[in-house]
Parts: sequence; C-alpha cells; structure tokens
Amino acid sequence: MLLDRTKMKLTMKDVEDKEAAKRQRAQAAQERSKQMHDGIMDAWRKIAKMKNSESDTKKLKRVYEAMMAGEISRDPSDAIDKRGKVKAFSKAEALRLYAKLEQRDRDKKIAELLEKLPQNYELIQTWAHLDDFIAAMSKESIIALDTETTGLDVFADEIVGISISLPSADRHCYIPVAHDTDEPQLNREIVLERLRPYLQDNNLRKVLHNAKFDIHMFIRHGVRVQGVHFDTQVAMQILNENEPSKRLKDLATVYLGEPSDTYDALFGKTPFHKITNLRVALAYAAKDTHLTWRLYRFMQHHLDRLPKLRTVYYEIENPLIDVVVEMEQEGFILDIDRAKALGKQMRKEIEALEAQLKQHFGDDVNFNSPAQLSKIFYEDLKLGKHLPPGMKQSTDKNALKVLAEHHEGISVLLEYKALMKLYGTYIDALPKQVKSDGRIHGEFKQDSTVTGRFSSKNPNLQNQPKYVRQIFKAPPGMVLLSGDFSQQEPRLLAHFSGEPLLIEAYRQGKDLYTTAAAELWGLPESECGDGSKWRKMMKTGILAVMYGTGTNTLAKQLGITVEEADDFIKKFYAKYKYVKRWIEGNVEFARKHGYVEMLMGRKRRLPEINSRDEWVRYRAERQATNAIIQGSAAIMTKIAMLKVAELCKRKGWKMVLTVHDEIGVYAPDTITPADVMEFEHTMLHAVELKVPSKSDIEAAYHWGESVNWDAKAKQWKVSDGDVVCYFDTPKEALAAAGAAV
DNA sequence: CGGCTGGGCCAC
DNA sequence: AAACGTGGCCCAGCCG
Repeated sequence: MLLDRTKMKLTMKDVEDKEAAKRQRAQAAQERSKQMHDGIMDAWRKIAKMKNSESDTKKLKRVYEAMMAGEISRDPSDAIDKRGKVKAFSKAEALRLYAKLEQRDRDKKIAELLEKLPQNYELIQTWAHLDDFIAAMSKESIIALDTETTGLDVFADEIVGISISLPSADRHCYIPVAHDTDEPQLNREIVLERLRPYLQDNNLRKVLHNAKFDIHMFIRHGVRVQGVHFDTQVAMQILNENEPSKRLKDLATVYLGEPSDTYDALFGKTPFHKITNLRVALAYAAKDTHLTWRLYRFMQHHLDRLPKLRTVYYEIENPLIDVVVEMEQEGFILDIDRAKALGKQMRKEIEALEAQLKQHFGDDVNFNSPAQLSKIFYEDLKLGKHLPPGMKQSTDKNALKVLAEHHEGISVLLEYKALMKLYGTYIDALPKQVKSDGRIHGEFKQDSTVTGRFSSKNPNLQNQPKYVRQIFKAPPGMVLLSGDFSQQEPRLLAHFSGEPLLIEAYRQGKDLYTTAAAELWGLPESECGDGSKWRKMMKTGILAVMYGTGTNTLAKQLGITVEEADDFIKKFYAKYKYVKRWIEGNVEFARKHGYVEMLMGRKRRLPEINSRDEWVRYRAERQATNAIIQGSAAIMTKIAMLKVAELCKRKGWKMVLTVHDEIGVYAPDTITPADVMEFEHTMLHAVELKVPSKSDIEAAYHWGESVNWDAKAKQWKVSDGDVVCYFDTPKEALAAAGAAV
C-alpha cells in the first residue's frame, strides 16, 4: 500500500504541538494521580462509617492496611472514567482491590500450603494404600469426613474426592476420584463401594462441617451416610449465633488460632476437579477434615461447661440433620398445569393494568421502578404534600395508599404492583426451580437464624403467599397433611410470663383475644368477638408487646392516634402485670448476663444490651423478649418435627416442609381420621407448657385447599360445598390482602 | 452477563 | 436520626 506522503510531512509546528500535548498529558496524569489520592482518606472515613458486613469489614481493613503500607494503590483503569475524570474512591473499588490482592496472593498461598504439607496428610492413589487406610479406619470409633465436589448443587453436582481423618491414628487422607488430571486416581464407584460399609455404619461415628451437604452428595452416588455424631457448623450456631462467618476455615482462624485460607482465597472460582496438582488438592482437602476434627474437640470442651447447650445440640439439632436431609430429598411437587394457567391469567390482568397505567402516567414509564415512580409522584405531580407529616416520600404500599386518595391512577398501580409481585416472585419463578425429578427441592436451613428458627431458600418455601400455595400439590394417591400450632407465640408469652389471666383463658379453651379484650375494656365478650375492632386491637397489641413495637407504629397499624395506642399499652400493662414484670425481667437478665435463655436453655447473646447508643440498646432490649418467644417457638417446632419424623417412619409418610409453626407431610390419601388424630397428638404433646397447645390440622391435595373425610365413602373428598380454596382468582387474593383499594 | 445494592414485599 | 422481631427474593440500576 502506498503511503500518503502529505501526512508524513513534519513541520516545526507539529513538533511543538506534539510536545505541548505530551506535556499536557503528563500534567493531566500527574493531576489525576494527585486527585486519585487526594480524597482517599476522606473516602476511607466515609467507608468506615458505612454499615459494612463483618466479612466486608475484614476485606476493607486488609485493603486499607495494604494501601497504607504501599503494597497496593488505586488502579487507574478503575479509578478514572471514560472521560478521563477521576472517580471518587468507593467501597466497591476497595473491594475490587481486595480481589486483586487475593489474586496476587493466590499462588503464594498455594505454594505455602504445599511447603507446609504435614507428614500425616496422605494422598491415596493406589488400592493398596486405600486398603491400608481402611484397615486403620476400622480401628477407629469416630472419624471426620468431608467431600470435595464439582459445585454446590447437591442435586446436580458430583463428588470429586473424599477426605477422612482418623483421630487416634492421627492420619488424614484425601482420595481424589474425579479430578481432570493425568495423575493416577482411583475409580469413584469402586472407592465408594469400599467405603460403603463404613459410611453406612451407624456405630462408626462421623464428624462433619455442614453434614447435610455431604450426605446429599453421597446420596447422589447411592450411599446413605449413617452415624452423624457432630456437625461443627450446626453446633457453631448454638455456641455463638452471632458468629459472622461459619465457614470452616474462618472458624479455624478464629477459634483454633490456625490461620486458614478459604476456598476462594486459594482457588477463586476454579471448581475443585479442575485442580490438576493432586498434592495441592490433598493439602486443602485433608486440612478440611483435620480442622473439622480439631474444631469438634474445641466445641466439646465448651459444651462440657454448657450442659444445656449440649442437650440442645444432641437432643434437637443433631438428630434434626437427618430429618432435614430426608425432607429436602423428598421435595415438593408443583402443579405445573395450574401454575401455567394462573400465569396466563395473571399476565393478561397485568397487561390490562399496565395499559391503564400508561394512560394515567405516560408510555415510557417502567412501573416497576421506584426511582421513576418517585419522580412522577413527587417531582412532576407534587403529591408529596398529601402525605402525613413524617411519612417518607416513598413508593411503597403505605405511601401509595395515601396518594391513591388524590390520584385515581394510583389504585391501579397498587393492584399492578401486588400482581407483579405474585407473578414475578412466585407463579412465574417457581416452575423454573423444578429439578429433573419434577419436584422443587427447596433448602431448609436449621442453623441460619439467630433465634433458632429455620430459614429456607432456593426457593424459599416459607414465604409462599396463600394464593400461591395452591400450585403445590401432593403426589398421586397422597395428601398433604399439615398442622400448624395455633397461637404458638402468644401461648409461649403466657407460659413464660406466668400471667394468670392469660393462662386461665388458654386453659379454659377460650379465644384469647376476645377474652383479653373483654377483660381489658370491661366489655361483654359478645362485643369482642371475631371481626370486632376490640379483638383486632388486642391481637395486634399482644403481638406488639412481644415484638416491642413502639406506640407510633402500633397507632399506624391500628389506625388510631398515638395517644390511644399509648393508652392501650398502659392499660394492657396495668392489667397484665406479670407480662410487664416478665418483659422488664428479660431486659434485666440480659443486662446482667449478656444473653437471654429460651426453652431448654438455648441462648441468644445480646452484646449490645449495654450499648451507650440508645437506639442500639433499645433494639437489643426488644430482641431480648422477642428472642425468648420466637426462639422457644422454634425449639417447640423442632421437637415436634423430630417426633413427627418418627411417626412418618412408622407410617411411611414423608415430611416435606416446615414454616415456623407449621409441619407438612405427604401421606397416602387412604389415611383415616384416626391417623390424622395421631399426627395432631404428636404435635400437641411435643412440648408441655403451662398452657395447653392447640393445632390446626388440614389434609389437602393442593396446599391450602383442605379436603374433608367422607365417612360413608371412607375417603377424603373435595366436595363442592366443602372444599376450602383460598382464592380462585388473583383479584380475590388481592382483595383479601387488602391491596386493591 | 454476573455481582452488588437499594427499595420493596412475601411469610410467620 | 433511628422505636416491629426473624428471614429470602424480585426488580432496577450500576458496576466491570
């Protein structure tokens, strides 16, 4: 190609221009570099003031120190935007620097791990070696066990290696079985067959960290682990529910004084089977069971001096692990056809509502965007003046309900938002979670809440709206038998406070809220029945007492003035003196001991109870009473689950869910009312309180749609007049939820 | 496209 | 300044 000579010509002016530009660039770079570091201390101060999670705090600290030591500095490619302007140093950038630091350290850490590889860590690559190890294992009564896998999905991923620690022999092995490497490895299926007698031996006790995960993984390969004696993750929640991280390596660092790198600190996002150097795999994996064992010893030491917590662990949490495994394995069947039909209907309604909204507010609005809605309502339409003083200019339901009085489009928006929530989060999302066996396998976590309640995720089966429950069904020929503790928490309030008035009401089988309302306001019970404002006020009020709700919020909830709410609380405490004394006692106890105790002596530590910050302290005071009630309810439900699990074993039923005060099982639809009574009895007598328990039991082919026993036909029937279906259409559900204005 | 955060909201 | 406890998930919007 010919060069264009005209462009090659160099004039003096060109040279000067170029030099000037160069100077300018250098100057700009210097200026930027100065700007990049100028505001950095202010930025750090700002970041330090943010409410950072414990793990973020750790990371930020590391970056800060590295920066001050000159080990790392802002990356210009991160600190300067496209137009060449210096961006303010943010928490996000700091966290990115942390990732960079980690990346830099990774090789060093792995090299170190190899250097320090203990003599008693064994990489098992031959059958003779495996035989030798198994011979040693057969002399042990307890071992530590762990699996390495291709990922975290226990219904899709696979085992790539197994770690075992033998405590008395002090031998710690890793058996790689599916790494992507040319190094010698044993065959997974044969290894599992060789280990099977030991893994399934109830008398060979096992210690694991997050046992549920490994048990699921072994089940994927046809092995049902027995004899789980201790789970260091589950136990950690008993020993310190405020622990910021329960990852094994973090606990080892904190409690064993053994600084240990987490998986991603060493390998990032590389899945374990991609680790080709098996000695690296050994160093990491054998350390897992070794640390698990040491953590077990450490925890035993503390459980020895905390006998109540030992009982909570061994009598409730540990046996519950197997129950949860079974429950998650069973899964929940989704009625896909129904979900599809409902989805179609909802999409139609959503589209219609959207068309209306566009007429009201314009075509180019995303009605799911709080930012856009806020601009329209508060900047364009200036509706903020209609909000009561003190109410934030929000686009949440509360504010919109007020604004709906002043703009007719807003009630449409309320309906739209409620419908979108149901559709997006549930009706449309749930079918996508169905696994290859046609079921939803949500996760139930027994050790992830500070009060001891279960949490649930992927999907969360504990927050399914009533309207949505109908798309969950029982397998053919079975019903969903479920029982929920009626007024579980108020009963516990009566139990703990010893309030004679509350206890008496429950013992006489009266409706507590009606009785209490009549007593408090000196009204005849006929005026405080179901649906009366007095009963509602009492119900909300008792809840408020348990949750420590302030009078402002209570007033808002009940639609009364703050003075009236205040008056109610005063009256309530004057009448129920035991309740008042008990609540005050909880705070006192917490101040003195730093924790409160629930049923069986499970603890909720409240380190903030003596904080000088009033707001922080008050929160801890509310938590004190709430934790006793909520935590004791959780214990009660967990005990009931253990007993229902035994019942299930006897009857061949399968537990499928727990929702705080509710337990659900799949049972053949040939069960009789006698079976149902047995189920009810099991729940009611799981725990004996000072007040009787009550449970509402229902059998249903679809969750929430109870069927009745037809005594003549001797079967469960969905007879026209009898079936209790929550709602037929989304509209009815919304009306019931009070969303449609 | 994945990670992260804020606003909002579902359950008990 | 903040006064309703315990959770998890969706969407928007921003980041790389």
